[in-house]
Amino acid sequence: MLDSKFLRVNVRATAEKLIARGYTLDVALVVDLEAQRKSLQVKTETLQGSRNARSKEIGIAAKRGDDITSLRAEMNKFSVELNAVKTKFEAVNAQIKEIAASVPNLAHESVPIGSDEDQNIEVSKWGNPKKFAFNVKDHVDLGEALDGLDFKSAVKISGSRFIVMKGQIAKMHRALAQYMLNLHTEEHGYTELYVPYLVNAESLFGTTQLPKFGDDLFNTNPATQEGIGMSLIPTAEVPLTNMARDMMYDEADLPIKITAHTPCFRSEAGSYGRDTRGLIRQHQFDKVEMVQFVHPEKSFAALEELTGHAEQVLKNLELPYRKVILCTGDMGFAATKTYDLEVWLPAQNTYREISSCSNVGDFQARRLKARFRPTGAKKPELIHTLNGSGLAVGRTLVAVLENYQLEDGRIEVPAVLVPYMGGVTHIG
RNA sequence: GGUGGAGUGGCCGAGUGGCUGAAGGCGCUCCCCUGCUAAGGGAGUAAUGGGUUUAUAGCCUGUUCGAGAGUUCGAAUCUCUCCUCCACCGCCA
Repeated sequence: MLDSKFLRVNVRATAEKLIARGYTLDVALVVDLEAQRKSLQVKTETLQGSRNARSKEIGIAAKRGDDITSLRAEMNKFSVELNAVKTKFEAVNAQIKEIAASVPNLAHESVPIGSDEDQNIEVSKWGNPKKFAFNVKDHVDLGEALDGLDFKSAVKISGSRFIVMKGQIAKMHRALAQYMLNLHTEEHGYTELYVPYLVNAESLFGTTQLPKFGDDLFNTNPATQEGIGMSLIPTAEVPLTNMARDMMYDEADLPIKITAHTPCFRSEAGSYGRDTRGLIRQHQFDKVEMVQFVHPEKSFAALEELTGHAEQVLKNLELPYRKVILCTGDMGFAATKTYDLEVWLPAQNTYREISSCSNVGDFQARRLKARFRPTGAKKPELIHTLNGSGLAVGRTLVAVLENYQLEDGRIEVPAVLVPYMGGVTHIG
């Protein structure tokens, strides 16, 4: 959520910037609502003020023992007038809030302008895609041949976009998550958290999945008039970032760096036909997520650091990747700046997203009321939040299978994973 | 699931219809004193919205005592619903 005052004062300028984000702000509507809001608010508050003052007088009169029946009758009529104005004011205000909650964050000046992923800019490349002396197989063929990926059983048990893993492949999947978590906690300074996989609507609003992206979620209960039931997390960003909700940190507490390994659940509504083969796009997948709460002046430096932490996983696994800065049109709703890491997939002969690292600025913090008190200072300030995948575990498994495949169909185990695989160096 | 108790400012904790945005304490900030330190004395210290404004300065004003609804001229205080926590009972990985 953008600062409402900022939005109001800079409607036109903001609307222009939002075009780059693919969002059309109805300036005329906002200006009109704003004018209504102002006059209704002043009127309401003036009436409330005089009600308060006169109620006080009644109290004094009553204490004196005066007869207050006529005063009360008069105030009764007054309340009717006040409530009428107040109701109008609240209606206008609700409309404004609804618009404000649907406006995406503004992009940082360093973010390239563009409409879609074709205008993302490659920042760097690491590693060289291996040359294979044989025809490479994709992870589906490899996994099925090794009896490690069982799509048929998953369809039977749940449906499409689910997976059953078996044996050494299931173990490697587990090993990858363990390795990532250990790397971030032991080398990168993150504290490991175990968090709920079901979250309430407040949390989803705080991290901006609600109100706009409810369709992407799996809900435990159908919508009711009282609100919606709990939802399965689409990413650990939700529980992790909501740790900061309603918090008042000391400046010395920052930065706070937390990480968690969780499954993620996404309905993938609207992605019919895309990535239907294999593990790339699943309703349920594991991810190790990194989240940082930082001083507002340090968030862009923190983004570089956090992205580096995700990159380190790929480097240690010796998986070639490239780093891309997302253009304004391809960024997520809440981000000010996002780097995607894309891993090389030989079977697809291309790079595919495996991590997304964003500086959210104060956009979530404003909704979360996540603040800190600058040392020696008076006013609390909003913290900045960042999040990034480090990494998507399922896609990492895909990358390992495809990049480490041998001509005979076996899979070499990346060196750093061997200890996590009980010393096993090859699968198959 | 049952019964009982409780949710107040950065923290602890008073407060059962008006003079309470909220005593007291802790913490924090500034000043004084003590030749460092420890201890002591004084003052200040909630958040947030709006109006005015070059201003997150000042001034005016609204709101907020778990959340929401209600009663009332007036609610931290009364009523209802919900949430959370604590205790005991029941059940259970």
